[in-house]
Amino acid sequence: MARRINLKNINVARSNTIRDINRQIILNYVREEGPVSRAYIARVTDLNRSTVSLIVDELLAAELIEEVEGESSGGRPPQLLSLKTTKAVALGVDLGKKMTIIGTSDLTGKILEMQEFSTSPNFDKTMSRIVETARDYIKKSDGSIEGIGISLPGLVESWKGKVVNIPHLGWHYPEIVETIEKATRLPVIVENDTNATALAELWLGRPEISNVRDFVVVLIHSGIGTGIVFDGQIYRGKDGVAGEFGHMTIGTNAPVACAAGSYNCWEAFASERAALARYAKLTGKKNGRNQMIFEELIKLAFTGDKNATKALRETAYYIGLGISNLIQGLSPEVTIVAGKFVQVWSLFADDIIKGAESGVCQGYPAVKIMPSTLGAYPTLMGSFSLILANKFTSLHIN
Amino acid sequence: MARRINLKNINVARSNTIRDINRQIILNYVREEGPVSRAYIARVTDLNRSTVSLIVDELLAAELIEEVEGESSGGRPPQLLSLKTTKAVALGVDLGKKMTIIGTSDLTGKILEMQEFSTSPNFDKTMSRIVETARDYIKKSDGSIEGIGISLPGLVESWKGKVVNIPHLGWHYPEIVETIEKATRLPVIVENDTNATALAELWLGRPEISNVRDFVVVLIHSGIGTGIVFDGQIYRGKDGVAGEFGHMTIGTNAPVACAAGSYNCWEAFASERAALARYAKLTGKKNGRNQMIFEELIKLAFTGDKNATKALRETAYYIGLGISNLIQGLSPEVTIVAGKFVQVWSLFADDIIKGAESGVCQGYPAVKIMPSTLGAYPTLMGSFSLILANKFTSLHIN
DNA sequence: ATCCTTTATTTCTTTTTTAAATAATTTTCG
DNA sequence: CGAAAATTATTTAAAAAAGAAATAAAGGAT
Repeated sequence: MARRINLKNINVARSNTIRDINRQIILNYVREEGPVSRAYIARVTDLNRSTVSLIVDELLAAELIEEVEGESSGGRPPQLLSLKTTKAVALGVDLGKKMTIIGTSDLTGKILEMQEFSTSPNFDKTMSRIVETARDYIKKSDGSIEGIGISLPGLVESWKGKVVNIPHLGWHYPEIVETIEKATRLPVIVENDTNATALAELWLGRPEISNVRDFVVVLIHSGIGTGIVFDGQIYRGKDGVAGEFGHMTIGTNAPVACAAGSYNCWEAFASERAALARYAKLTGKKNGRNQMIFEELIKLAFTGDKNATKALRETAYYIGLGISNLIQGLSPEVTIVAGKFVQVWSLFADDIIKGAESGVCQGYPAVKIMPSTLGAYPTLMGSFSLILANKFTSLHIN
Repeated sequence: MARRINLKNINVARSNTIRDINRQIILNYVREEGPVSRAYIARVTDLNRSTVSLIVDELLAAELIEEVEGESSGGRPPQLLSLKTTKAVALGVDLGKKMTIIGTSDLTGKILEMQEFSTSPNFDKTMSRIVETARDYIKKSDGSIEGIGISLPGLVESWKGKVVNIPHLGWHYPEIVETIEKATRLPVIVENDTNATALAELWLGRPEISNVRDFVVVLIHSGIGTGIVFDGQIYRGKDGVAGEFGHMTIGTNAPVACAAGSYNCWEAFASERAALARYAKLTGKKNGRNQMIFEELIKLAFTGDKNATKALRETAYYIGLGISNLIQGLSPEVTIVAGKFVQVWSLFADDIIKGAESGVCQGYPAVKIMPSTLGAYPTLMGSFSLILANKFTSLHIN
């Protein structure tokens, strides 16, 4: 219902506002339902056919969409319209704790090219590597890349373009945006990795998710991050701190300590580190546990290794238990699990559901949990969506 | 940032859309900053003075605003504009577990008239009493009342105009909206009491709250309800079930059972019933505890009664502890406490803060808790705001 | 071969903002 | 004390965009 408008942020409608709104709506119809004809758009929007034609001409001139031949259904054959997919428009950087991935995508979020390298804790080294790779792609793209999206595991004031800190790398107020903007002369948008993943699910996920307005993304990695989407928009809260549900208390005597040192937090029970710690305990390898990485645990589980299966099964249960708390408080239409854990979804989905249902008190809301629909690089997709979402929501052309 | 638009709900911009948007903006400037002159509005909105004059004429003709004489500041004296406050526009019903309050308000949410009677569990009896009183007010108002807002303690699908149930009265799918709409021939909007209170804080609260976009309302009564406002809008979640944080687990061995029978829920620790149970235990009156009502406990606390003070102090601590969970997960700009407990705010505010700070793990987000700014009838104000908010957000006139 | 359907464009009208000129009324300053 | 400057509001004519209707294009149905 009624949304209270913010008089400080809002702009009055000018004579071009009508056109801006309708252009945005038509572009989004092409994006979501394309390929479609002008006549179809006029029918569903109830805009005049002449208006649709004029706006389509603008979008064609701006090279956002392109024409394809269509089949006649008993009349003049339509010229179908779809998003222009031939050129790279977004450059994405997935700055991870261990690996950094850089790639380009077209307007639809399809990955065109990508490469990765290990992240160095040395800020200058990592920056120059990113800048170098970005420049290569920008040169190759021949001016079609319009911006750079960066997702990273840390606290971000994205509306200011400021990174506050990246605990794992020990970077406090690193000038990432400034450095890359200066070196590439392109606009840069940063976002927390979990929020970026949520944004990617919203804009680039399969229809059953991107048509949902309210959902929660739970990103399982060495910690746990939560991204909340309310009414088709990322929820950040004051100072961008919202979504620290990873630190909520769900029990005692967790297998590892969370980042803040507590043995009661959700992430101490249900992160990759928790699973690895459980496996180490089961096999008695107390000292060598740092040497194993999560990918190896996954492989072992697929070979039927009993200890690996048990460690992951227990972790899955706690993932679900934490999700039950989110479901009770926020009643999301769906909860999405992302991260490497998705690779073992077929083995442990039931355990996650079981954990979630055991935690829901009154029987409602219903539990609906799905794995991420984004494939192998959700966080990179997130960095693309930072740029792409802008194209589809900013009202004016250029 | 980017909000993904919902193609199913959105309407394209017509030639009258510009006018609709600008009319809404101007009306909201008058509401929030009035009395103001046409020239001032033109300056701050950057609309042309002639445009502002035309729109103001429309608003005057619709009797939404009125002119007042202004002081000259070195030129032609301005004709100041403010909301028309002479006539009743909204009829509000606060259907409570024990008492029902009906009243009328002007455009600013000021209570003009009101009366109350005890709520009967007999549906027909309560309905006919409400209808009778409403008809009186409607007749007296001479056609100026434009709608009826109803707030009630139960599960509501407000976007459908359906009440699902009111557990305390044992009403399942009561046809409240249908009955009252048919009897009065006015549009009726229902909402859950907590959400209505949140809406009232947003639209009718003091500026320090109504200018905040993200906040949480905690309504303490015989249970605990939570209302979430996100980006100036009530958040409902799937099926309107969001905000059942009252049932989150925060400990064991609560003094009473919650509505679902659990002794672990927040509302079992921090509701009015919890405070009364603590007092009963302290005074040893195990059997007679039902005879005391919360107002009496408040009175005793103000006379300095030790047991009453102790019972309320402990309850206050647990109110704060539960709020700490909300703060960590949602990072609201402010958390507002409403309900009768606000009457003892001066005595126990520190205990609430103490409870909240003890629960916040990492030191952020900062704890900011305030009592409701709505005075004695927050829920009734909520029912007014259901109608008023519509006037200020619906784009078209009549 | 003709008519009908579907798609797209062109032309002209209506709505609404905007710019510029005009009018009204009061303070300021010489 | 009176003219100039300042502030507020209205009137008139213009530019931008949607909408309605006519026109054009191209294929299928009979």
